[in-house]
Amino acid sequence: MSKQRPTIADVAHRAGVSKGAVSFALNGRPGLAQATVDKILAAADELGWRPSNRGRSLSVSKAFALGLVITRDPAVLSSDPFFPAFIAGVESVLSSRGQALVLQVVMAGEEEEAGYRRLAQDARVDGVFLSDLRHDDPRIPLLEELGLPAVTLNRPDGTSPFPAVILDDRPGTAAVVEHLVELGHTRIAHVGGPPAFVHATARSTALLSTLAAAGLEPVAVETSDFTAAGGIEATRRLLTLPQPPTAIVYANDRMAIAGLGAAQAAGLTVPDDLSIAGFDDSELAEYVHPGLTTVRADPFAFGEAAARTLNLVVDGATDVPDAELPPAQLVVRRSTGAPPSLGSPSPA
Amino acid sequence: MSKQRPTIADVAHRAGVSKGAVSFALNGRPGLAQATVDKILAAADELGWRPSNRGRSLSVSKAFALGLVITRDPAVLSSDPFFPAFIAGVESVLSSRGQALVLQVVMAGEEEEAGYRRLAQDARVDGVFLSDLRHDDPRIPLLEELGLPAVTLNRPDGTSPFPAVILDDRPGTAAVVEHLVELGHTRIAHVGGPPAFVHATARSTALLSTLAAAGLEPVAVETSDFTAAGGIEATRRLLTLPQPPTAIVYANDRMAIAGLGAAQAAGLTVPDDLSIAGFDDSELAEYVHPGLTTVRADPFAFGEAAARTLNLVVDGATDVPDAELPPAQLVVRRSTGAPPSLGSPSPA
DNA sequence: AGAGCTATCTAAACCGGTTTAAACAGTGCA
DNA sequence: TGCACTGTTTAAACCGGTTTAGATAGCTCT
Repeated sequence: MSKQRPTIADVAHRAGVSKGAVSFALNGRPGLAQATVDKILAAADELGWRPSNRGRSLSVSKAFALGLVITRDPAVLSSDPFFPAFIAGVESVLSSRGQALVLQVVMAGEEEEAGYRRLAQDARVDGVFLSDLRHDDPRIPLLEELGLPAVTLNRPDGTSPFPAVILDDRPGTAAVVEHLVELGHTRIAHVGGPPAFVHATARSTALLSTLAAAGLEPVAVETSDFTAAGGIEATRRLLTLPQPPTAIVYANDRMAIAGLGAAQAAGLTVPDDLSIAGFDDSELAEYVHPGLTTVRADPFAFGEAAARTLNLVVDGATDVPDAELPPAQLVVRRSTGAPPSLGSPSPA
Repeated sequence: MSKQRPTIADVAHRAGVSKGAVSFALNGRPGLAQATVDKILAAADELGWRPSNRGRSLSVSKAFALGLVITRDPAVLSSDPFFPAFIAGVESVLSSRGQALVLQVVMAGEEEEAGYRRLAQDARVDGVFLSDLRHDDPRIPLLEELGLPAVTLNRPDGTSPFPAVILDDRPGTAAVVEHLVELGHTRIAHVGGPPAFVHATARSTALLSTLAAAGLEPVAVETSDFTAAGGIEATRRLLTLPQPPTAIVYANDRMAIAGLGAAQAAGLTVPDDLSIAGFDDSELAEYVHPGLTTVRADPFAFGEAAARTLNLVVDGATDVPDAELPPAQLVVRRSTGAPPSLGSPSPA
């Protein structure tokens, strides 16, 4: 019989007070005698009562949940090493506040918009994380229209009513280029991500401007799609150039590791014949052979900061400031070294 | 003013009927004249009304959401290629039913139990997916006690009140071993996952019994933790054996790719000196050099089947049958080949 | 003693649905 | 004409909280 969850009425009855009093006690509202509060909390404790999320949700019109929509395009993002750690960081903030994370995986295109609409219409979440920003991202006006609070992961290029949580990729990218230049490379190529993404072009332009600052021009800039398959393709194109690069900087580790495989399959030795650098410091980066020089960010901290910032917005704070995280750092491993022309006579 | 969401009362008023009638019409309950139903649905349509999840949740005591708890131990599971695809499969079923997926990432140990308790106490979900089963998994009695419906991903070893969704790893594992034996290998080693996991031991025992059926014994069986770092460690131990193996079968791709790196770092050529096989067919498997021979499952279909099965339980069906998926398949790539003793004289 | 406070607490409305019991209208039948 | 019956619809209770307006009690002050 008493297998049912106790409700606020049970607690009220047991403590000999009204439902309202219990609610006041629970939420620390003033206007109750301390003795009464103690009595109520004791009763709640004895009954093991925890307020029902559903009741609360209905009466205060909040979901006590945040949403993350991951756009799973066959070509993009399918197994990004970023998300698990990011989500763990988000979770570490949510769990202490009794919030939940609602995850939605959708295809790109129309389905994506539908995904956000559903989240908003069903009032499933109080706010969303906007990841993988695109230029003139259509989701920003969409969320504005839907009235759904959000934070953007990094800064969008257009105007945005939402605070941004920023982890600057550019210093790390610049550091990679400087590292290669110091090693003596002058023929550097780049494999970037889809230019529709803000972070893809941010990395690419950081690379180009760092090269320019060193008085260099890239041998070639390939546009790829962040996947291993794309990395292979781009690498093959670069290696068959009349004047192939002595170093390739990839916009993420997956493309870099695939590129490493492609280079080795083509008979090259890394880093003697070709230096390779990635971005992300994914788990495998350290363990492939040779270890991949890359750029390390802290997606867990990113998740924490994003959750905290989004909660400020959700809680109704106005003018929430952007949150800035320490920028990503260069991690030098064995996949980068001096260019072949310095170590041994060039075969031309 | 009219910026607010319409409620069922608005629809009722517009259609000139009672709230109850609208509810009946919406849910296709009998007892309403067809003309009335049409009138109600038209009114709902004009107002763009969608029933509030919160109201429904409260009155029918359902969350319209399913939960997935991922145990994120530093050592295990951190960036498993399985989950993104699995979640996408789950989502494809949930979205059509208007359900949401609540994701929880917790550390192993006590926090894990707390995670499930929270999900149950907060009544955030109607059921959960139980992944990465362990032997005598404590979560099964826990969920039973909590009264939270579940499905297990693969079959637990103890008794379980929950249906299982099964994707048999063993045929694929056996196929790997047979493939190596056919190539002529007799000195085969294994790097398994933590024996606490049901799927880890399932793969290991399948390997051992297939070897035995071929009249062979493993050179060595290393127990590792599914991480790249662990794969490196185990590989180093195997390679420094007095009689090192000519082939290593890993329980997942991450360990295998790391092992590949370790072997190459040790100066070995794969597959000439050492054959390597993984499990999962993760994205990079195809693109590392040499391409990794591995076993491919279909986590998307797994997710679909799991979601469908869990929904049967949640909807109150009794005696839900287990769902069985096509077993994982061997994918042969370049990382496996004839053992060195056959191709060239052994250096002993 | 009565008015005016303040501190404490309660009753009741409300959030937006579902569901049950009862009301109502119309029909067939004795 | 009255009764039973079917088909249709509604009013009201209910889910479990929060919140507002108002009741009550105790106290001070004149």
